[in-house]
Amino acid sequence: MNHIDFIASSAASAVKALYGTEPGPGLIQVQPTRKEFEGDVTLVVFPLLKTSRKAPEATAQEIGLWLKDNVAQIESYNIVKGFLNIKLSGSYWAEVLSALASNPEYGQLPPTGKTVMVEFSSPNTNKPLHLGHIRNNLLGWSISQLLKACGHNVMRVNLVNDRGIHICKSMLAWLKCGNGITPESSGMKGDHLVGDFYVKFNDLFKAEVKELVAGGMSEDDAEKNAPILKEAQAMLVKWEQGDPEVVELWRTMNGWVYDGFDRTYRSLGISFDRTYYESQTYKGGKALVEDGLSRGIFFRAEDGSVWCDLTGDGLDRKLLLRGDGTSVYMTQDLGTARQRFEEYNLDEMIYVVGNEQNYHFQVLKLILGKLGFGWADSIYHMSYGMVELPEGKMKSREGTVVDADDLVVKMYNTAKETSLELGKLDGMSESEQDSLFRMLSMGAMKYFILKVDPKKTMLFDPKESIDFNGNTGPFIQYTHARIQSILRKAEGLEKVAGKAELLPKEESVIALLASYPEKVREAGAAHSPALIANFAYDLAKEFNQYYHDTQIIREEDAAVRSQRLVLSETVARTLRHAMNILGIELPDRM
RNA sequence: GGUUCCAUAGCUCAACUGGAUAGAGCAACAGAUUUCUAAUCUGUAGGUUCAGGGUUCGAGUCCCUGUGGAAUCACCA
Repeated sequence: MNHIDFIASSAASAVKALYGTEPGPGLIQVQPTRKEFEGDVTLVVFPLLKTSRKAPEATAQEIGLWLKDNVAQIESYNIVKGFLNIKLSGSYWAEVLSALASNPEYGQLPPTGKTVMVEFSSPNTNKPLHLGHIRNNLLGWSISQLLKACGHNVMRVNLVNDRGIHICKSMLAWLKCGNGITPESSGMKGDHLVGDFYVKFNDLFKAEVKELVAGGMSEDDAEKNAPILKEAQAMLVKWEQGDPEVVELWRTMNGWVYDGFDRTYRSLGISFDRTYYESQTYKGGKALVEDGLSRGIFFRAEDGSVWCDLTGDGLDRKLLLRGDGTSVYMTQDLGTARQRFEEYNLDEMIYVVGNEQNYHFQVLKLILGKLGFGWADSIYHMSYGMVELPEGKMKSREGTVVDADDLVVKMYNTAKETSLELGKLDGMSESEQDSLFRMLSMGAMKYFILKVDPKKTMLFDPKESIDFNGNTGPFIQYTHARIQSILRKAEGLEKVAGKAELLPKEESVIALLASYPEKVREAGAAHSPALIANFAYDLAKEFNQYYHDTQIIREEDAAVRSQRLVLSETVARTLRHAMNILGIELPDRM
């Protein structure tokens, strides 16, 4: 039990003893005391006035007095308006510190037995990954780390969109002007190579449209009838028929892309437990729709297409099967959702997908609910906002798309430059330096993106993202490196808490540490890694202030020094745990 | 037009789910280094929380109305 819960339950006892009634849920409101006031924990008494039938100050006074008399760990209290500020004793905090320090898994919540699947990344195989995918990947990775910390079994999955007209476009352009080029022959990363042919297709397409328009065709008609587009569509039909040549080319080029993606994933430090491919799942879901049709949940239009009427829910009608009987995106998702819930007996299914698909997931849940699946409510769309640049949205036409691999390299170079400038890496080998620069650059980038509330549109300013001072990943990494440096020098010294008095600043650091498991639970419930990022920053900042004007190793009193070492070590361990949730590693030196 | 989301310091973001005098970082200015790592710390300045109403002991947070912005409403995925 942390200090907040401890005071809450003590306050509940006080109310019962003083007023004879058990306080109802929500009436005991306890929060950390704000810095301006004296105390550790604050009880808000306003909700209790109906029970006490007294003025706020008088109620606070009575409860404060009772607590001081009956709870040994409470040292003093003061009252400001309707707020009862309670100060816990130094020995209480010392005990808390000892307990935290002795738990190597601190921050890991007990197993819940629940299984959660997180789907994220889900790229198309016609373009390399860009900044938007990075936000997706980082969110997906960190939400799954977070849920693991909450005690759930977590399964990370990727659903690769490996089929469709866009893939055929790249293939066609490669056939027309690739001259047999491969990643090996060109030295290019496969996803970039294929992406270039996708761009090439669009160039050829535009040229044809222009020519047709010049010949007197309307722009709309020209865009629909450009020969190269017709060719791509014909290729898609061949692919669906299993034409050996087309399928072979498709396999080869997708293989190039997967190699490229793997490298990007590795540089971001993410991986999956299972990868699904749309080419294998896109036909699923039809049976589900047929079933709904026979039960009168869906209806068939005159042309044979199947729909779900959602006008009663304030939405539109949604197509589920085309007139020719083929399925659409929604059909597939209905099918895969059911397959996954049944195969893995999921308690929750999280889709990390951009907010441009809010409507899709709203409809998905509604339809599954109409089909009678109780687990429809266990679907959570982790919807995140776009990443914009200082000059506005990323536009591929204007060439402002920030490529994931380029960004990773740029961040690495900046980390390297900054580190070498500071010149603290004497005696570090090349490979150690390399891994440090990776840690720092990815730490900066990941923290920059993850500290923002997922659902908000965020601005990515390249200049600001490479700033390593202030509220940044490297700030937290630096705090850790300094602690590790102390601990190295303290090797052989005793580390025990509870044998010495604590400074006020030490108590507030311990209070922060003590609130960590609750923060993990809260962040998990809110599906928000940003809460963990903010916690880590607060803890690092609090420790830095403490570190600045307190001696640790140089402290002469052995009991005090020993306790400070325990505190430092526990802060370092908690920072590692929190940052690991974000997918950020902390160096021992920097 | 329907649905959903967003709006807080010059800029980027917080605010414990309704609590005290709305906090950090960046940028600006003034300081701290014979030091356990200055990628740090201290201070100054910066606000009608988009506007107006409502709910109550109490609203950045909840409910209306409006303004501004974003996404979406395909026989694309």
